[in-house]
Amino acid sequence: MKSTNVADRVTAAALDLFATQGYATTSVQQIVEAAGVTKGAMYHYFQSKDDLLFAIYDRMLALQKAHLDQIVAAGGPVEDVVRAVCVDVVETSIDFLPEGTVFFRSMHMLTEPRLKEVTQRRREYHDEFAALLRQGQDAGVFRTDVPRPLLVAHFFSDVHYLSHWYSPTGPETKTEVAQQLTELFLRGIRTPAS
Amino acid sequence: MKSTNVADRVTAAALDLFATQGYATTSVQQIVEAAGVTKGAMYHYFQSKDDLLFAIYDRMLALQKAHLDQIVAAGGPVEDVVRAVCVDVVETSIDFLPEGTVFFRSMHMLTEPRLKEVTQRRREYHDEFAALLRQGQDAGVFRTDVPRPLLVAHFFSDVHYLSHWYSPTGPETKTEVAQQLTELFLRGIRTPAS
DNA sequence: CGCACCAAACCGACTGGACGGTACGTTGGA
DNA sequence: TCCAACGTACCGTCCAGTCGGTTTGGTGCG
Repeated sequence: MKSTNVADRVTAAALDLFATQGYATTSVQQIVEAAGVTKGAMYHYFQSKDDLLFAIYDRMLALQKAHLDQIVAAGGPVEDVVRAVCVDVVETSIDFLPEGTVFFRSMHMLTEPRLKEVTQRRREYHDEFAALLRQGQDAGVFRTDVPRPLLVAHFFSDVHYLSHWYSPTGPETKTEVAQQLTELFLRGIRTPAS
Repeated sequence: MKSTNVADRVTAAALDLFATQGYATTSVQQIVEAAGVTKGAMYHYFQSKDDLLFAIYDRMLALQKAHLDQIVAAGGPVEDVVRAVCVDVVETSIDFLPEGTVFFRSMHMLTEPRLKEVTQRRREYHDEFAALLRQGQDAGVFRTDVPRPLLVAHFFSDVHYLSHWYSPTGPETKTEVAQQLTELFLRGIRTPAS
């Protein structure tokens, strides 16, 4: 249907502009012009500018959660699962680099109830990852002399930072970066070799 | 002198508000009210709202550069130097957590010439760090099978991410976090034990 | 098939308020 | 008397959101 097309084009334009200019410095007028629609059409599908921002977060969070759940459900040796999760998160983050830029840069622009929701869903995601690390610790493959939240932060920092340095046109491919970052992380958190 | 006091109070208030609310959503009126001065007084010391933001960056960059140069100048075995640099960067970043928040969140709000300057000075800083890693690689203590820019990004990601999770009132002390993150990083980048 | 009807989709000029910056006046110390 | 250090009232601009109106596409009816 064509009606959805309008909403999609607006969302895409908003993502692009938010990523390059920032949320606050992007006017609704700019978005609708870039999307080739009118303000009236946009406000027919979205209640506010904030809606556009939240849509980006919602999509990103849902996607990450789905990926994580799927990999965890597949099972296997804990280190393999963690490795698969890390590689996937990095690759997905590279696939959605603009979303990542907006995600971390403009989170504080969300209105209160939505900010709470995003924070909550992100915490759940981190907790699920932390549970994996815990399994690894229980199995004796991951070190226990460093607080687990710090290990979690140590990994997600890499994911977070991707949008600050990675370029698809750069020398490294998505897969290479994912595997290299994952390996750096795993090497850091494994129990010292006996 | 009292005149400097006004500028200082404005800077402090701006930093606080920028860190908690973001640059774009903080009005000059809010800043001067929080600082207990008037708009006229503020515009006597600063040319624009942008000046306030840049002052934060300038201070931060100068401080980091000074620390780095000092540690490098002290010399020593390359791994010890890198370790000292990493620990110091993390500790300093924790000391200046609000600055860090503003730094990464609002960099894109700087006007063009200043954004260029900040980017430039940051690049110099990264290059100096990369040179240290290179020394370590030449000395055979750091791995060479991963692109150096990725190693640099891997470290600075942790620094960057601090303002997203670290709380001074949390369980971990500044020094602990600095040493633990540094060790995770070093363990990742060292040449595999023979 | 054609016509009447309606709801959803869409248009775009307009509003009301906020905000960065300025113009100009005032003060107080040297 | 002069100048730096302020204070205050105001201006021009911009922008999110609105609202009355128009178009369009589908549906039931004669």
